Amino acid sequence: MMKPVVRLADVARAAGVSQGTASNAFNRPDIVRPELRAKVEAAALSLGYAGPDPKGRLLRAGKVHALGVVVNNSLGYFFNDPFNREFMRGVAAVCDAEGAGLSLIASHDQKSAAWSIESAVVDGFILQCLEGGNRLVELARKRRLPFVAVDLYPGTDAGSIIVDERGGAQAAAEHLLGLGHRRFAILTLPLIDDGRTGPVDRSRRDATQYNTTRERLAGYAEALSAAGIAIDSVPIVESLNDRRAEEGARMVLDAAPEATAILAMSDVLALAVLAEAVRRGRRVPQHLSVVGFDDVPEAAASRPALTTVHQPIMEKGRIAAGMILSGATERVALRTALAVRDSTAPPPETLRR
Amino acid sequence: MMKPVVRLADVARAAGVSQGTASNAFNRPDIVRPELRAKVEAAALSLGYAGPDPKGRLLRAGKVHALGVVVNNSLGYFFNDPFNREFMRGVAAVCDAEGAGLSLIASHDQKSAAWSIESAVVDGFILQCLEGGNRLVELARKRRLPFVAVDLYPGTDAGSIIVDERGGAQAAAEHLLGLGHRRFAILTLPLIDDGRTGPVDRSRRDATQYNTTRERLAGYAEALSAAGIAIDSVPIVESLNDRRAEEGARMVLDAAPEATAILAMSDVLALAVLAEAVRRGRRVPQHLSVVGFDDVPEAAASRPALTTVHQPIMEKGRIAAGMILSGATERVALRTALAVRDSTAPPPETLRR
DNA sequence: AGTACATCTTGAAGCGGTTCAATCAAGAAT
DNA sequence: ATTCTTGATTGAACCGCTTCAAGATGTACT
Repeated sequence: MMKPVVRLADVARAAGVSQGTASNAFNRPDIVRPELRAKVEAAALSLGYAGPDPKGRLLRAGKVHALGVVVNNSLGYFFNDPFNREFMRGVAAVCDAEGAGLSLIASHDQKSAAWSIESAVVDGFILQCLEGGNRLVELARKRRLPFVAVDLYPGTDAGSIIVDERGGAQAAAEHLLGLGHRRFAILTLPLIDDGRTGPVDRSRRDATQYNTTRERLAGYAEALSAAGIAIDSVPIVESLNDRRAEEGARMVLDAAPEATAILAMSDVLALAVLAEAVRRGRRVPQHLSVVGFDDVPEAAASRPALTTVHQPIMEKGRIAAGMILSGATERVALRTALAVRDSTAPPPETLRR
Repeated sequence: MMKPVVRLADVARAAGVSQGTASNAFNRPDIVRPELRAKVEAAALSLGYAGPDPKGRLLRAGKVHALGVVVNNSLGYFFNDPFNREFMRGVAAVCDAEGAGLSLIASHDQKSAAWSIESAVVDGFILQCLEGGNRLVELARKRRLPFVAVDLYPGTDAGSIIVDERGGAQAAAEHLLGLGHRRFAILTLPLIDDGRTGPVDRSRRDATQYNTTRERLAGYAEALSAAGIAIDSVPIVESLNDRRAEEGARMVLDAAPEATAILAMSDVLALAVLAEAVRRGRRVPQHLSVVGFDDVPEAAASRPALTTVHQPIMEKGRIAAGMILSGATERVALRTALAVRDSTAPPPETLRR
């Protein structure tokens, strides 16, 4: 027994109407005489017709009414990161509102990424988390669909959403300087996509291939050097931004035991430092100040509440999705702002200067 | 200047070959003479052809090679729930491995859900988090695509994955009874989809429309009544399972101040109870025992580590995705197992019996 | 009765590809 | 020199649906 897939044409025939009318019966029921419509519906029912197949509609309509989010981590990691979650909330909000679909396109290995991007049935892409020279941008561009890059400026033919990373980082460092800190350590996001972690030397620092990391580092460096502290004298430790942030926290506290302030390049890292500090019996902010970056929801909820650089994460998602669905490709720049909470305070008297 | 969309036919014409050959040049490069292939590629390049459009391919191929996950919360909430994240990791792992796409279908309001399900371009659906009589199952069924329901048995024409909820709940209660507890309170997931929270009376308890909730409650009740404790004598408090779990935790501790053990119907709820207990200065497990349900990653990481009912969340995702992609529609039942950790202990001497 | 106007319905042309049977050219075998 | 193979290319038929110009049917008005 074969599976006899029922098509619109079959229904039309069974109902004794033309295919055009049958189509209308489903899509614009109001313009077809009730009597005929009933016949069509009856035929559909008795044949077990599943309704117009989107595949056919799609081809005809041109528009898919769906967007793809390309994530370069595996999806598991992607959703463990609160930043991504928040971002996706923004994207999802727009999709919901517009009734648009949402496809996730994982790209952990380059080959599958290519295939996925080439064959995704979407109206456009949002590219998240990209290294500087990533081929994903090339692939997306080749597809000739609108795409927007987040935290990266891929050129004038695409949309992009960036925030003032440098200014935010600067503000974070200035805040700590203003409190009187002079002994810093930096816990940085990956500089290079080779999985290495730990202390960073100058050559590696200069080789950063991630836009976000580079800018934030530059912001820290500017503020510190304006206060007479050379970035080369500051211990910098590189860490992954998932569960393994714990390890990064341990390493940075080991590498700079005398630091009174930690500049963490993400809230995930900062929260890990907070946890590690507790483990070591160093009180925050009395013994140690910590400032994060991003202002994910968890930052305000932690104890102590995390001082961090706020950026409009969900807003970014909303804007990105909006751009794709509207077909626009502008370049949007957003501000960051320091959110001072309870994880920062002046350094202990004895350690000042 | 119109946008002259380049089609395969245009490329073929420009290259002076048939459309069939042009198609092969892209999809089966090996069977076309290198010389011709080069011509096609050159033509494509100069015309700015984006490569075969998946929309066309789709129609021809029949298979979409993508699956849809229908979530009934808004996506924002969906991904805030660690259970869903874990589940999606399983789904994503399979999609990655098979090179299949993954579409998210939000269904927060019934009308948009209908439209989304009817017009999603996928090979099948995974239905998550469904109330008993939900129309989503009907919609999915109507679409005549394979679908699998998670934590629900929708009938023999569809796949389903269920776990031994009742047995797990029973084990949780028995564990506490075995430790000597006699004064319980239950913090339950929603019983009815009306947003109400707080103390639950008997009639509401019997009206549960959620399969999972019903089963777990039944498991608790069985174990307790076997020990001579009537379920009607146990305070039951209903709570939402997102951020508002905090409120539920407060309510249950208020409603049953003398309870020595809390049966929480999810880890999210249990973790909220842990946090609230800290706030009230009640030590866990010395003063209060708490057992959760699900065993999300956070459960093992909390302090104290949460005693909970383990269920193979990621595995469920993997199986669900596998079933869709392979077109199977079996019924899979999985086991639960109690994971005893540090949030449970015998009740304080003074309060025993 | 004749004309004008609505209201439906029909038939056919795509939408952008893939595939398959048939054709063709060229070298191998007889 | 003729027949067989083999391998590459072509042409046309779909895939399932929407849309649109043109035709048909019926109603209202003069």
